[in-house]
Amino acid sequence: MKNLLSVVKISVPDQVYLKDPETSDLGKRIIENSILLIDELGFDSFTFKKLGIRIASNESSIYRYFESKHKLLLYLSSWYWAWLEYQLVIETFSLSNSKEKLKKAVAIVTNTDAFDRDFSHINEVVLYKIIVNESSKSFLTKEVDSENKEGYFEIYKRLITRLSDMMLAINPNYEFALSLASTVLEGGLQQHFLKSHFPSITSCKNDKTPTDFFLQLVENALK
Amino acid sequence: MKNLLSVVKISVPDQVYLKDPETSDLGKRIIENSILLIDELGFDSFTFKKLGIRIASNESSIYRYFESKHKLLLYLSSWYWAWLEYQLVIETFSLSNSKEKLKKAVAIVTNTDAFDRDFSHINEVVLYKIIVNESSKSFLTKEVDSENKEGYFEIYKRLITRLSDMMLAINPNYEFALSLASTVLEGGLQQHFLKSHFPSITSCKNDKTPTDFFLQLVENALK
DNA sequence: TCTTTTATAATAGTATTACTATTACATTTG
DNA sequence: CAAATGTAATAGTAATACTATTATAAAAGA
Repeated sequence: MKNLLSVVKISVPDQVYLKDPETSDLGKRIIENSILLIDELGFDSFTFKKLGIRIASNESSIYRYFESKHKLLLYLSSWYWAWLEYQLVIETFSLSNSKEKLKKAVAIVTNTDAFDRDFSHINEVVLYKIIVNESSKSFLTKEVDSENKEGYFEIYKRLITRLSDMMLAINPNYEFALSLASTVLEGGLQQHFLKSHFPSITSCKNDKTPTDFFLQLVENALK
Repeated sequence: MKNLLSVVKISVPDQVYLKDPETSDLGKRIIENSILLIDELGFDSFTFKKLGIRIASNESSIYRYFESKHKLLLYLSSWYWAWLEYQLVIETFSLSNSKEKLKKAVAIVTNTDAFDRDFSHINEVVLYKIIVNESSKSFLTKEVDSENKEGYFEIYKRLITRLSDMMLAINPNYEFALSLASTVLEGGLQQHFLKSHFPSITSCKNDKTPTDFFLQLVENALK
Protein backbone atom coordinates (compact mmCIF):
# COMPACT_ATOMS: atom_id res chain seq x y z
CA MET A 1 0.00 0.00 0.00
CA LYS A 2 2.75 2.40 0.91
CA ASN A 3 4.49 1.91 -2.41
CA LEU A 4 1.34 2.43 -4.39
CA LEU A 5 0.48 5.59 -2.50
CA SER A 6 3.90 7.06 -2.96
CA VAL A 7 3.23 7.83 -6.59
CA VAL A 8 -0.15 9.39 -5.96
CA LYS A 9 -0.77 12.94 -4.88
CA ILE A 10 -4.04 13.66 -3.10
CA SER A 11 -5.37 16.73 -4.81
CA VAL A 12 -7.30 19.41 -3.06
CA PRO A 13 -9.31 22.20 -4.76
CA ASP A 14 -6.80 24.96 -5.37
CA GLN A 15 -9.17 27.72 -4.29
CA VAL A 16 -8.56 26.89 -0.65
CA TYR A 17 -4.90 27.85 -0.65
CA LEU A 18 -2.92 30.83 -1.86
CA LYS A 19 0.18 28.76 -2.46
CA ASP A 20 0.17 24.98 -2.65
CA PRO A 21 1.71 23.76 0.63
CA GLU A 22 2.92 20.61 -1.13
CA THR A 23 5.36 22.64 -3.19
CA SER A 24 7.70 23.74 -0.42
CA ASP A 25 9.30 22.47 2.72
CA LEU A 26 7.68 25.19 4.79
CA GLY A 27 4.32 24.30 3.29
CA LYS A 28 4.66 20.68 4.32
CA ARG A 29 5.69 21.69 7.81
CA ILE A 30 2.61 23.91 8.00
CA ILE A 31 0.32 20.99 7.15
CA GLU A 32 2.09 18.44 9.29
CA ASN A 33 2.20 20.62 12.38
CA SER A 34 -1.18 22.29 11.99
CA ILE A 35 -2.73 18.83 12.25
CA LEU A 36 -0.85 18.11 15.46
CA LEU A 37 -1.47 21.54 16.94
CA ILE A 38 -5.20 21.66 16.13
CA ASP A 39 -5.49 18.26 17.77
CA GLU A 40 -3.68 19.51 20.86
CA LEU A 41 -5.40 22.86 21.27
CA GLY A 42 -8.70 22.44 19.45
CA PHE A 43 -9.48 24.53 16.39
CA ASP A 44 -10.83 27.48 18.37
CA SER A 45 -7.66 28.00 20.36
CA PHE A 46 -5.40 27.23 17.43
CA THR A 47 -3.78 30.33 15.90
CA PHE A 48 -1.30 30.95 13.13
CA LYS A 49 0.92 32.67 15.67
CA LYS A 50 1.14 29.53 17.79
CA LEU A 51 1.73 27.43 14.69
CA GLY A 52 4.47 29.84 13.62
CA ILE A 53 6.27 29.39 16.93
CA ARG A 54 5.98 25.62 16.67
CA ILE A 55 7.48 25.39 13.21
CA ALA A 56 10.06 28.08 14.01
CA SER A 57 8.66 30.32 11.34
CA ASN A 58 6.58 33.40 11.20
CA GLU A 59 2.83 33.89 11.44
CA SER A 60 2.84 35.96 8.27
CA SER A 61 4.69 33.32 6.34
CA ILE A 62 1.74 31.03 6.96
CA TYR A 63 -0.57 33.66 5.54
CA ARG A 64 1.32 33.25 2.26
CA TYR A 65 -0.18 29.79 2.05
CA PHE A 66 -3.60 30.23 3.62
CA GLU A 67 -5.78 33.30 3.71
CA SER A 68 -7.14 32.34 7.13
CA LYS A 69 -7.28 29.48 9.57
CA HIS A 70 -10.71 28.67 8.22
CA LYS A 71 -9.23 28.04 4.78
CA LEU A 72 -6.63 25.79 6.38
CA LEU A 73 -9.43 23.75 7.94
CA LEU A 74 -11.08 23.52 4.54
CA TYR A 75 -7.79 22.27 3.12
CA LEU A 76 -7.39 19.60 5.79
CA SER A 77 -11.01 18.48 5.42
CA SER A 78 -10.79 18.28 1.65
CA TRP A 79 -7.55 16.38 1.91
CA TYR A 80 -9.18 13.84 4.19
CA TRP A 81 -12.25 13.37 2.00
CA ALA A 82 -10.03 13.03 -1.06
CA TRP A 83 -7.98 10.42 0.73
CA LEU A 84 -11.12 8.52 1.76
CA GLU A 85 -12.45 8.68 -1.78
CA TYR A 86 -9.16 7.30 -3.06
CA GLN A 87 -9.35 4.39 -0.65
CA LEU A 88 -12.98 3.79 -1.50
CA VAL A 89 -12.22 3.57 -5.18
CA ILE A 90 -9.15 1.33 -5.06
CA GLU A 91 -10.46 -0.98 -2.36
CA THR A 92 -13.81 -1.61 -4.02
CA PHE A 93 -12.62 -1.57 -7.63
CA SER A 94 -11.82 -5.24 -7.87
CA LEU A 95 -14.99 -6.39 -6.11
CA SER A 96 -17.66 -7.61 -8.49
CA ASN A 97 -20.43 -8.27 -6.00
CA SER A 98 -22.45 -5.09 -5.31
CA LYS A 99 -23.20 -6.08 -1.74
CA GLU A 100 -19.56 -6.74 -0.97
CA LYS A 101 -18.66 -3.44 -2.61
CA LEU A 102 -21.08 -1.50 -0.43
CA LYS A 103 -20.02 -3.32 2.72
CA LYS A 104 -16.42 -2.42 2.07
CA ALA A 105 -17.40 1.18 1.33
CA VAL A 106 -19.39 1.56 4.54
CA ALA A 107 -16.52 0.05 6.51
CA ILE A 108 -14.04 2.49 4.99
CA VAL A 109 -16.26 5.51 5.42
CA THR A 110 -17.14 4.73 9.03
CA ASN A 111 -13.50 4.05 9.69
CA THR A 112 -13.10 0.75 11.40
CA ASP A 113 -10.16 -0.49 9.41
CA ALA A 114 -7.21 0.52 11.51
CA PHE A 115 -5.14 3.19 9.80
CA ASP A 116 -2.14 1.19 8.81
CA ARG A 117 -1.32 3.50 5.96
CA ASP A 118 1.21 6.22 6.18
CA PHE A 119 1.13 9.03 3.72
CA SER A 120 4.19 11.26 3.73
CA HIS A 121 4.15 14.03 6.31
CA ILE A 122 0.44 13.70 7.10
CA ASN A 123 -0.53 11.80 10.22
CA GLU A 124 -3.87 10.29 9.25
CA VAL A 125 -4.76 9.03 12.70
CA VAL A 126 -4.54 12.50 14.18
CA LEU A 127 -6.19 14.00 11.11
CA TYR A 128 -9.14 11.68 11.65
CA LYS A 129 -9.53 13.01 15.17
CA ILE A 130 -9.65 16.52 13.75
CA ILE A 131 -12.27 15.48 11.21
CA VAL A 132 -14.43 14.02 13.99
CA ASN A 133 -14.12 17.05 16.23
CA GLU A 134 -13.78 19.99 13.87
CA SER A 135 -14.85 19.22 10.32
CA SER A 136 -18.43 20.42 10.73
CA LYS A 137 -17.05 23.85 11.54
CA SER A 138 -15.86 24.03 7.95
CA PHE A 139 -19.42 24.32 6.66
CA LEU A 140 -21.41 25.51 9.67
CA THR A 141 -20.78 29.15 8.78
CA LYS A 142 -22.65 32.03 7.22
CA GLU A 143 -20.41 31.71 4.15
CA VAL A 144 -21.37 28.11 3.26
CA ASP A 145 -23.38 29.02 0.23
CA SER A 146 -20.77 31.24 -1.37
CA GLU A 147 -17.98 28.82 -0.49
CA ASN A 148 -20.02 25.98 -1.90
CA LYS A 149 -20.34 27.93 -5.16
CA GLU A 150 -16.57 28.34 -5.16
CA GLY A 151 -16.31 24.56 -5.17
CA TYR A 152 -14.75 24.05 -1.74
CA PHE A 153 -16.95 21.05 -0.95
CA GLU A 154 -16.80 19.19 -4.25
CA ILE A 155 -14.84 16.20 -3.00
CA TYR A 156 -17.08 15.77 0.02
CA LYS A 157 -20.18 15.82 -2.16
CA ARG A 158 -18.65 13.47 -4.72
CA LEU A 159 -17.80 10.99 -1.98
CA ILE A 160 -21.40 10.93 -0.79
CA THR A 161 -22.65 10.55 -4.35
CA ARG A 162 -20.36 7.56 -4.87
CA LEU A 163 -21.65 5.91 -1.72
CA SER A 164 -25.20 6.63 -2.77
CA ASP A 165 -24.59 5.06 -6.18
CA MET A 166 -23.35 1.89 -4.52
CA MET A 167 -26.60 1.74 -2.57
CA LEU A 168 -28.67 2.24 -5.69
CA ALA A 169 -26.76 -0.59 -7.37
CA ILE A 170 -28.29 -2.92 -4.82
CA ASN A 171 -31.76 -1.43 -4.70
CA PRO A 172 -32.51 1.02 -7.54
CA ASN A 173 -35.94 1.71 -6.07
CA TYR A 174 -34.73 2.97 -2.74
CA GLU A 175 -35.76 6.60 -2.67
CA PHE A 176 -33.50 7.91 0.09
CA ALA A 177 -30.07 6.81 -1.14
CA LEU A 178 -28.45 10.24 -0.94
CA SER A 179 -29.83 10.87 2.53
CA LEU A 180 -28.72 7.47 3.72
CA ALA A 181 -25.24 8.03 2.31
CA SER A 182 -24.86 11.42 3.98
CA THR A 183 -26.25 9.99 7.20
CA VAL A 184 -23.72 7.16 7.19
CA LEU A 185 -20.81 9.49 6.55
CA GLU A 186 -21.63 12.13 9.17
CA GLY A 187 -23.24 9.62 11.48
CA GLY A 188 -20.00 7.64 11.50
CA LEU A 189 -18.15 10.69 12.73
CA GLN A 190 -20.88 11.39 15.27
CA GLN A 191 -20.83 7.89 16.76
CA HIS A 192 -17.06 8.05 17.14
CA PHE A 193 -17.46 11.38 18.89
CA LEU A 194 -20.14 10.02 21.23
CA LYS A 195 -17.98 7.02 22.05
CA SER A 196 -15.29 9.38 23.31
CA HIS A 197 -17.39 12.02 25.02
CA PHE A 198 -20.99 10.89 25.58
CA PRO A 199 -20.80 7.11 25.92
CA SER A 200 -24.22 7.00 27.57
CA ILE A 201 -26.02 7.86 24.34
CA THR A 202 -24.33 5.49 21.94
CA SER A 203 -24.50 1.71 21.65
CA CYS A 204 -20.96 1.59 20.30
CA LYS A 205 -18.22 0.17 22.46
CA ASN A 206 -15.01 -1.66 21.71
CA ASP A 207 -16.71 -4.79 20.44
CA LYS A 208 -19.64 -3.00 18.81
CA THR A 209 -18.28 -0.47 16.36
CA PRO A 210 -20.03 2.31 14.45
CA THR A 211 -19.29 0.22 11.36
CA ASP A 212 -21.31 -2.70 12.77
CA PHE A 213 -24.20 -0.35 13.46
CA PHE A 214 -24.23 1.25 10.03
CA LEU A 215 -23.67 -2.00 8.12
CA GLN A 216 -26.79 -3.43 9.69
CA LEU A 217 -28.73 -0.19 9.28
CA VAL A 218 -27.89 0.08 5.58
CA GLU A 219 -28.64 -3.57 4.92
CA ASN A 220 -32.10 -3.27 6.48
CA ALA A 221 -32.84 -0.01 4.76
CA LEU A 222 -32.11 -1.41 1.31
CA LYS A 223 -34.14 -4.63 1.73
CA MET B 1 -51.77 24.14 23.39
CA LYS B 2 -50.97 27.77 23.99
CA ASN B 3 -52.96 27.78 27.21
CA LEU B 4 -51.31 24.68 28.51
CA LEU B 5 -47.85 25.99 27.75
CA SER B 6 -48.52 29.28 29.44
CA VAL B 7 -48.44 27.66 32.85
CA VAL B 8 -45.28 25.67 32.15
CA LYS B 9 -41.76 26.96 32.42
CA ILE B 10 -39.12 25.23 30.36
CA SER B 11 -36.30 24.68 32.79
CA VAL B 12 -32.68 24.80 31.81
CA PRO B 13 -29.73 23.61 33.93
CA ASP B 14 -28.86 26.57 36.11
CA GLN B 15 -25.11 26.13 35.69
CA VAL B 16 -25.28 27.70 32.24
CA TYR B 17 -26.34 31.13 33.44
CA LEU B 18 -25.13 33.52 36.11
CA LYS B 19 -28.56 35.04 36.57
CA ASP B 20 -31.74 33.46 35.28
CA PRO B 21 -32.77 35.51 32.23
CA GLU B 22 -36.41 34.61 32.87
CA THR B 23 -36.41 36.67 36.03
CA SER B 24 -36.04 40.11 34.50
CA ASP B 25 -37.17 42.13 31.57
CA LEU B 26 -33.62 42.67 30.39
CA GLY B 27 -33.02 38.94 30.64
CA LYS B 28 -35.97 38.17 28.41
CA ARG B 29 -34.86 40.76 25.90
CA ILE B 30 -31.41 39.15 25.88
CA ILE B 31 -32.88 35.75 25.01
CA GLU B 32 -35.41 37.01 22.51
CA ASN B 33 -32.94 39.16 20.62
CA SER B 34 -29.94 36.88 20.84
CA ILE B 35 -31.96 34.29 18.92
CA LEU B 36 -32.80 36.80 16.21
CA LEU B 37 -29.29 38.23 16.05
CA ILE B 38 -27.47 34.87 15.98
CA ASP B 39 -29.77 33.88 13.14
CA GLU B 40 -28.95 37.08 11.26
CA LEU B 41 -25.20 37.14 11.79
CA GLY B 42 -24.30 33.52 12.52
CA PHE B 43 -22.84 32.57 15.88
CA ASP B 44 -19.26 33.39 14.93
CA SER B 45 -20.00 37.01 14.05
CA PHE B 46 -22.45 37.44 16.90
CA THR B 47 -21.04 39.44 19.82
CA PHE B 48 -22.40 40.72 23.10
CA LYS B 49 -21.53 44.22 21.97
CA LYS B 50 -23.80 43.95 18.93
CA LEU B 51 -26.54 42.41 21.06
CA GLY B 52 -26.15 45.26 23.54
CA ILE B 53 -26.71 47.82 20.83
CA ARG B 54 -29.76 45.96 19.56
CA ILE B 55 -31.49 45.79 22.92
CA ALA B 56 -30.36 49.30 23.83
CA SER B 57 -28.37 48.05 26.74
CA ASN B 58 -24.77 47.47 27.54
CA GLU B 59 -22.43 44.65 26.65
CA SER B 60 -21.40 44.23 30.25
CA SER B 61 -24.96 44.00 31.46
CA ILE B 62 -25.29 40.88 29.34
CA TYR B 63 -22.24 39.45 31.08
CA ARG B 64 -24.27 39.60 34.29
CA TYR B 65 -26.49 36.91 32.83
CA PHE B 66 -24.04 34.82 30.82
CA GLU B 67 -20.36 34.26 31.42
CA SER B 68 -19.68 34.04 27.69
CA LYS B 69 -21.43 33.73 24.37
CA HIS B 70 -20.67 30.03 24.51
CA LYS B 71 -22.74 29.70 27.68
CA LEU B 72 -25.54 31.58 25.97
CA LEU B 73 -25.47 29.03 23.15
CA LEU B 74 -25.59 26.25 25.74
CA TYR B 75 -28.62 27.95 27.27
CA LEU B 76 -30.44 28.23 23.94
CA SER B 77 -29.62 24.62 23.03
CA SER B 78 -30.75 23.27 26.37
CA TRP B 79 -33.91 25.30 26.15
CA TYR B 80 -34.66 23.81 22.75
CA TRP B 81 -34.01 20.22 23.84
CA ALA B 82 -36.11 20.75 26.94
CA TRP B 83 -38.90 22.11 24.81
CA LEU B 84 -38.65 19.13 22.44
CA GLU B 85 -38.68 16.72 25.36
CA TYR B 86 -41.76 18.40 26.71
CA GLN B 87 -43.55 18.00 23.40
CA LEU B 88 -42.39 14.43 23.10
CA VAL B 89 -43.83 13.56 26.47
CA ILE B 90 -47.19 15.24 26.21
CA GLU B 91 -47.84 14.28 22.61
CA THR B 92 -47.05 10.61 23.09
CA PHE B 93 -48.47 10.24 26.59
CA SER B 94 -51.99 9.35 25.56
CA LEU B 95 -50.91 6.91 22.82
CA SER B 96 -51.11 3.28 23.88
CA ASN B 97 -49.67 1.67 20.75
CA SER B 98 -45.87 1.53 20.93
CA LYS B 99 -45.47 1.89 17.19
CA GLU B 100 -47.68 4.94 17.07
CA LYS B 101 -45.79 6.37 20.01
CA LEU B 102 -42.44 5.97 18.27
CA LYS B 103 -43.77 7.34 15.00
CA LYS B 104 -44.98 10.44 16.75
CA ALA B 105 -41.67 10.79 18.58
CA VAL B 106 -39.60 10.53 15.39
CA ALA B 107 -41.86 13.07 13.71
CA ILE B 108 -41.45 15.53 16.58
CA VAL B 109 -37.71 15.06 16.85
CA THR B 110 -37.08 15.41 13.12
CA ASN B 111 -39.34 18.41 13.12
CA THR B 112 -41.88 18.09 10.38
CA ASP B 113 -44.89 19.24 12.34
CA ALA B 114 -45.08 22.92 11.54
CA PHE B 115 -44.28 25.03 14.56
CA ASP B 116 -47.70 26.36 15.38
CA ARG B 117 -46.82 26.87 18.99
CA ASP B 118 -45.82 30.15 20.42
CA PHE B 119 -43.99 30.27 23.67
CA SER B 120 -43.72 33.72 25.19
CA HIS B 121 -40.79 35.79 23.95
CA ILE B 122 -38.98 32.87 22.29
CA ASN B 123 -39.37 32.50 18.54
CA GLU B 124 -39.15 28.74 18.07
CA VAL B 125 -38.96 28.83 14.29
CA VAL B 126 -35.85 30.98 14.36
CA LEU B 127 -34.47 29.03 17.31
CA TYR B 128 -34.77 25.85 15.27
CA LYS B 129 -32.66 27.42 12.53
CA ILE B 130 -30.02 28.19 15.14
CA ILE B 131 -30.11 24.61 16.42
CA VAL B 132 -29.60 23.30 12.88
CA ASN B 133 -26.72 25.65 12.12
CA GLU B 134 -25.00 26.20 15.44
CA SER B 135 -25.91 23.62 18.06
CA SER B 136 -23.00 21.29 17.35
CA LYS B 137 -20.67 24.12 18.26
CA SER B 138 -21.95 23.80 21.81
CA PHE B 139 -20.19 20.46 22.25
CA LEU B 140 -17.49 20.46 19.58
CA THR B 141 -15.01 22.10 21.92
CA LYS B 142 -12.01 21.14 24.00
CA GLU B 143 -14.14 21.67 27.11
CA VAL B 144 -16.83 19.06 26.32
CA ASP B 145 -15.75 16.59 28.93
CA SER B 146 -15.59 19.03 31.80
CA GLU B 147 -18.82 20.72 30.74
CA ASN B 148 -20.47 17.33 30.44
CA LYS B 149 -19.44 16.59 34.03
CA GLU B 150 -21.00 19.88 35.03
CA GLY B 151 -24.29 18.59 33.65
CA TYR B 152 -24.71 20.98 30.72
CA PHE B 153 -25.91 18.25 28.38
CA GLU B 154 -28.29 16.37 30.66
CA ILE B 155 -31.47 17.27 28.83
CA TYR B 156 -30.00 16.39 25.45
CA LYS B 157 -28.89 13.00 26.71
CA ARG B 158 -32.20 12.34 28.43
CA LEU B 159 -34.06 13.11 25.22
CA ILE B 160 -32.01 10.55 23.33
CA THR B 161 -32.51 8.00 26.07
CA ARG B 162 -36.28 8.50 25.90
CA LEU B 163 -36.27 7.98 22.16
CA SER B 164 -34.10 4.91 22.56
CA ASP B 165 -36.51 3.47 25.15
CA MET B 166 -39.40 3.87 22.73
CA MET B 167 -37.42 1.86 20.18
CA LEU B 168 -36.68 -0.87 22.69
CA ALA B 169 -40.38 -1.05 23.53
CA ILE B 170 -40.96 -2.28 20.00
CA ASN B 171 -37.92 -4.50 19.68
CA PRO B 172 -36.15 -5.24 22.99
CA ASN B 173 -33.51 -7.26 21.16
CA TYR B 174 -32.32 -4.45 18.94
CA GLU B 175 -28.74 -3.83 20.03
CA PHE B 176 -28.18 -0.34 18.60
CA ALA B 177 -31.11 1.57 20.05
CA LEU B 178 -29.04 4.36 21.58
CA SER B 179 -27.01 4.82 18.41
CA LEU B 180 -30.13 4.84 16.27
CA ALA B 181 -31.76 7.40 18.55
CA SER B 182 -28.76 9.72 18.46
CA THR B 183 -28.49 9.24 14.70
CA VAL B 184 -32.13 10.21 14.21
CA LEU B 185 -31.82 13.31 16.35
CA GLU B 186 -28.62 14.69 14.84
CA GLY B 187 -29.35 13.25 11.42
CA GLY B 188 -32.63 15.15 11.39
CA LEU B 189 -30.76 18.39 11.89
CA GLN B 190 -28.20 17.39 9.27
CA GLN B 191 -30.80 16.60 6.59
CA HIS B 192 -32.49 19.94 7.18
CA PHE B 193 -29.12 21.62 6.81
CA LEU B 194 -28.35 19.75 3.58
CA LYS B 195 -31.76 20.66 2.19
CA SER B 196 -30.88 24.33 2.58
CA HIS B 197 -27.21 24.30 1.60
CA PHE B 198 -26.20 21.08 -0.16
CA PRO B 199 -29.37 19.86 -1.87
CA SER B 200 -27.34 17.60 -4.19
CA ILE B 201 -26.46 15.21 -1.36
CA THR B 202 -29.84 14.73 0.26
CA SER B 203 -32.95 12.96 -0.99
CA CYS B 204 -35.15 15.33 0.99
CA LYS B 205 -37.24 17.88 -0.87
CA ASN B 206 -40.57 19.52 -0.18
CA ASP B 207 -42.58 16.33 -0.65
CA LYS B 208 -39.97 14.01 0.84
CA THR B 209 -39.14 15.19 4.31
CA PRO B 210 -36.38 14.13 6.71
CA THR B 211 -39.20 12.72 8.81
CA ASP B 212 -40.26 10.40 5.96
CA PHE B 213 -36.70 9.21 5.60
CA PHE B 214 -36.13 8.50 9.26
CA LEU B 215 -39.56 6.93 9.85
CA GLN B 216 -38.79 4.36 7.18
CA LEU B 217 -35.21 3.90 8.37
CA VAL B 218 -36.26 3.27 11.96
CA GLU B 219 -39.07 0.93 10.97
CA ASN B 220 -36.71 -1.21 8.91
CA ALA B 221 -34.01 -1.17 11.53
CA LEU B 222 -36.34 -2.48 14.23
CA LYS B 223 -37.86 -5.27 12.16
C1' DT C 1 -38.90 58.63 57.00
C1' DC C 2 -34.35 57.81 56.41
C1' DT C 3 -30.67 54.72 55.83
C1' DT C 4 -28.66 50.58 54.48
C1' DT C 5 -28.53 46.99 51.40
C1' DT C 6 -29.05 44.87 47.15
C1' DA C 7 -30.11 44.53 42.24
C1' DT C 8 -29.18 46.39 37.94
C1' DA C 9 -26.73 48.83 34.50
C1' DA C 10 -23.07 51.77 32.48
C1' DT C 11 -18.19 53.37 31.72
C1' DA C 12 -13.99 52.59 30.48
C1' DG C 13 -10.93 49.93 30.11
C1' DT C 14 -7.21 45.30 28.99
C1' DA C 15 -5.38 41.31 26.67
C1' DT C 16 -5.68 38.64 22.85
C1' DT C 17 -6.52 37.48 18.21
C1' DA C 18 -7.03 37.59 13.24
C1' DC C 19 -5.15 39.78 9.81
C1' DT C 20 -2.24 43.40 6.88
C1' DA C 21 1.27 46.55 5.05
C1' DT C 22 5.73 46.94 4.30
C1' DT C 23 10.39 45.69 4.15
C1' DA C 24 14.35 42.43 3.96
C1' DC C 25 16.63 38.55 2.47
C1' DA C 26 17.49 34.57 -0.57
C1' DT C 27 17.19 32.07 -4.70
C1' DT C 28 16.67 31.45 -9.39
C1' DT C 29 16.92 32.88 -14.21
C1' DG C 30 18.52 35.25 -18.34
C1' DC D 1 26.17 39.35 -12.47
C1' DA D 2 21.77 41.76 -12.58
C1' DA D 3 16.86 41.36 -12.68
C1' DA D 4 13.09 38.91 -11.24
C1' DT D 5 10.87 36.17 -8.24
C1' DG D 6 10.08 33.41 -4.14
C1' DT D 7 10.20 33.39 0.78
C1' DA D 8 10.20 35.23 5.30
C1' DA D 9 10.38 38.78 9.02
C1' DT D 10 8.94 43.18 11.36
C1' DA D 11 5.80 45.84 13.09
C1' DG D 12 1.94 47.07 13.10
C1' DT D 13 -4.06 47.72 13.11
C1' DA D 14 -8.81 46.69 14.08
C1' DA D 15 -11.84 43.95 16.37
C1' DT D 16 -13.21 40.84 19.94
C1' DA D 17 -13.94 38.59 24.40
C1' DC D 18 -13.93 39.75 28.72
C1' DT D 19 -13.07 42.56 33.35
C1' DA D 20 -12.70 46.09 36.96
C1' DT D 21 -14.88 49.66 38.70
C1' DT D 22 -18.38 53.01 39.31
C1' DA D 23 -23.15 54.80 39.09
C1' DT D 24 -27.97 54.43 39.65
C1' DA D 25 -32.32 52.54 41.08
C1' DA D 26 -35.17 49.76 43.91
C1' DA D 27 -36.15 47.31 48.09
C1' DA D 28 -35.76 46.38 52.88
C1' DG D 29 -34.88 47.42 57.56
C1' DA D 30 -34.57 50.58 61.57
